[in-house]
Amino acid sequence: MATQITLKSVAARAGVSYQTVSKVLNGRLEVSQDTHQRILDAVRDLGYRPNHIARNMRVKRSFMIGYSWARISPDQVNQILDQFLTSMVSEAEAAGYHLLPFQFREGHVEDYRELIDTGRVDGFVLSSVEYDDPRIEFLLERNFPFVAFGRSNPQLDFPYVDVNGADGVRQATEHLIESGHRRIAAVAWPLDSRVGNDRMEGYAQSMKAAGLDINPKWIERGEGTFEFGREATSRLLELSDAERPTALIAWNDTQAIGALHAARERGVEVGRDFSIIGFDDAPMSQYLFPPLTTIRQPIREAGRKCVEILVSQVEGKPIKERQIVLPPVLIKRASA
Amino acid sequence: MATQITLKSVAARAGVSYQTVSKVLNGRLEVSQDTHQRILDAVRDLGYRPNHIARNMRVKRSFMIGYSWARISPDQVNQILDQFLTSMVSEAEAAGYHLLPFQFREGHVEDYRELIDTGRVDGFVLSSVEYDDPRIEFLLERNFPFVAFGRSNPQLDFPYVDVNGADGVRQATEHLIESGHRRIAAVAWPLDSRVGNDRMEGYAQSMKAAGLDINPKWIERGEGTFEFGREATSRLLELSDAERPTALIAWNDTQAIGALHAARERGVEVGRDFSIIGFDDAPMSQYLFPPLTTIRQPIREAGRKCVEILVSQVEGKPIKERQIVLPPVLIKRASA
DNA sequence: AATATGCAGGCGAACGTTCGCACGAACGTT
DNA sequence: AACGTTCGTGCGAACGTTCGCCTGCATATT
Repeated sequence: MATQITLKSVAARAGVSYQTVSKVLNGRLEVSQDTHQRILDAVRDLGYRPNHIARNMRVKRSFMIGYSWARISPDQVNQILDQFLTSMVSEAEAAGYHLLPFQFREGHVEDYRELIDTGRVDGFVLSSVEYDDPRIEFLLERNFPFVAFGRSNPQLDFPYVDVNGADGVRQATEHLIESGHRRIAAVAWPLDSRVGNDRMEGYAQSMKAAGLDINPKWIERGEGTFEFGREATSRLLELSDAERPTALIAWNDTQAIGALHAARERGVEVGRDFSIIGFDDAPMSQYLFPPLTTIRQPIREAGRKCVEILVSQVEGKPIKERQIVLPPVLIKRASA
Repeated sequence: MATQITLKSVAARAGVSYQTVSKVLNGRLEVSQDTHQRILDAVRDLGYRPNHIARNMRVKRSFMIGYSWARISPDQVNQILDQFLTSMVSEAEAAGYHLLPFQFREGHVEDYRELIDTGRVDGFVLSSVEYDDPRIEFLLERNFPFVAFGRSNPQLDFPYVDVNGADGVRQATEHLIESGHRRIAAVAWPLDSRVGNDRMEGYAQSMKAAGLDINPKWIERGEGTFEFGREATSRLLELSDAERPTALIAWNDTQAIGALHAARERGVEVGRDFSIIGFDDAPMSQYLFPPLTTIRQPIREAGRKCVEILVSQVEGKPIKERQIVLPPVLIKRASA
C-alpha cells in the first residue's frame, strides 16, 4: 500500500493549511478564485481521495446501512434477493451510503445491538418482518433509525415499505372470476403470518364482491414449500365434483409449482382444466409448463424506497412518505 | 443516540488509565488479577463495546471485503447469489470482517480504485471473472489483496477459487455414455468464455476417452439464455436420424430449460427419448418436468474459501492453498 | 482619522482507538 | 549496599478528518 494521500499532502502542495483544504472541498468555505484553483489542482495532481474512515470517525457516522435476510430453506433460494439487494445498493451509493449485510439469526436482536453499539451502521433495513417482530420493538425502543420491508402489528407506528398483497391477490381472483371460475381455492400460509393474512383479505374481498361463497375446504394453510403446495392441491383435486375448485391461487411460486405437479400427477391439464396463479414471479416461473401466471412484486422499487426513507430519516430530512404500500401486478401467462 | 461508552468511561470506573483498558481487552498486557477483574466488571456494567470506526482509523484497516456481482439479465436472476453471499458473510463475520457489496459496472475499475483509495476495504472478492479481466490486472498492479471466484488467463498468477467445470461436464458426459448414449451434444458458450472452454474440455476428453467422435454440428455456442438453449436444441433435433444427438449437456440450467421446451415442442419426451443435463442446480430445476439432472457447484464452500484465502492474505498469514479448484457433483434426476 | 465590517484563511481541538516508550516499585543478583 | 530485571501501569502521540473560533488584512463607514 503506497503512502496515503491526505489533506496535509494536498495542503502542502497548494500552500494552504489542511483545514482550509477540507473546508473548500466540502464547500464550507469560500476562498479566492486563485486559492480554490490551486487546491483543486493539487487534489487532481495527487489523486487525493478523502479517507472515509477518518471522516466517519469525526462525524460519528458510518454511512452504512445494515441489512440481513432470512434464509428460506436449504433447497430453496431467495428469489428476490438479487433484485432487492442491487436496487438497495445502487440507491444507497447514490446517497453516499453502503450496505452492510450480516448474518440473520431468527429472533436475535443481539446482532443489531452489536452493530449499533460498535458504531458500524447508521440504520437498518429489515426484511422478513412479521407480527411481534422483536427487532422492531428493540429498534423503536432504542430510537434507532430503520425501515421495514413489510408491515407488522397494525398498532405499531414505524416507517415501512410494503407490497399490497391484498391487491395482488385481488387482481388474481378477479382475473379468475372474469375467466368464468366460480370455485377458487387459496393455497395460503399459516394464520400467524401477517403477509399471508394480508393476501387472504384480497381473496376474501374479491370473492365476496363477486357474490361467491367460499367453501372452507378451499382454504389450505401451510408452509410456502413445494411439498405443501403439492399436498394441498392433491386434497383440493380430490374433492367431490360439486366442491372441487377449478382454480387456485398460491401464496408463492414455490407452492404454485407444487400445485402444478399435483395437477399433472392427476392428469389434470393446467391452463385448460384447471388454473393456477402464483405469487412472486420467480425467474423460472415463465419457463414452466405451462408458464405460470403470477403476481409480480415491485421489488426494485421497494428496495429503492426503503433506502430513500431510511437515509432521509438518518439525515434528519423531512420524509415525504413514511409508510408506503406498493401495488403488485398480475403477470398473465398460460397457467390461468 | 445515548452518549457513547468509551474506553475512558470504562477506565474511570475501573480506576485505571484508558490505555490500560485497551491493552487488557486486546490481550496485549498482563495485569494483576484484581485490576483485570475490575476492568472486566466495568466493561460488563457499562456495556462497553469498542467503537469500530475509531479502531479502524487507528489500525488503518477497514475490516471490510468489497464484493460486486454482475447482473445477468433483467428477467433472469443470479441463482447462486444467495448462497454465495450468505456463505461469505458468515465466514467473514467469523474472522471479524464484513462484506461491502457495491454496484457492478462492466469493465470499470474506477469503483475498485475508489474503494481502495478511500480506505473502505481491505480486499476484494471478484466474481464473474473472465479472460483479460481489467480488475485482475489493476489489482495485481496495485498489489492490493483480492481473490477471484473463477480463473482467468493461465499465465496470470493470483489467488482464486474455482469450480472444476471440466470435471463436472466429464461426470455428465460419462453418465450419459454409461446410459448408452453415443451422440451427445453440447449447448455451450462462446469461445471467449474461459468458463465455457473449461467445461468444453471435460466434454471433449470424455468423448475421446470413450472413443466417440464429436460431430461439429453437436456443438452449439451462444449465450447462456433460455432462448439460445431453445434455438440450439431445435437445430440439434432437426438433424438427420444418423446425426441427431440423443442427449445434450447445457452449460447452465437456463439453457437446459430452453432445451426442455424445444424438445417438448417437438413431442420428444425428455428422459426417455432424449436426455438433458444442465449446470448450476438452480433452485427450481428439481421441480421441472421432468426434474432436471444437473451439475451442482459447491457454492457455499467456494464462498467460504474465497473469504478464508482473502483474510489470510490481508493479515499476512501463510496461505495454505492459494489456488483452489473444487469439484462439482452431478445431481441425477429424471431428465437424464 | 478612528472605528466597524467583511473576507480569506489559520489554528487548535476533538472523535476513540492503539502503540511505543517511560517509569516506579518490588524483587533478585552481584 | 548498589545495581540490573521484571512487572504493572501510565503517558503522549498519532491515525485523517471536521468544526468552531480566531486573526490579520483590506475596505467601507462614521
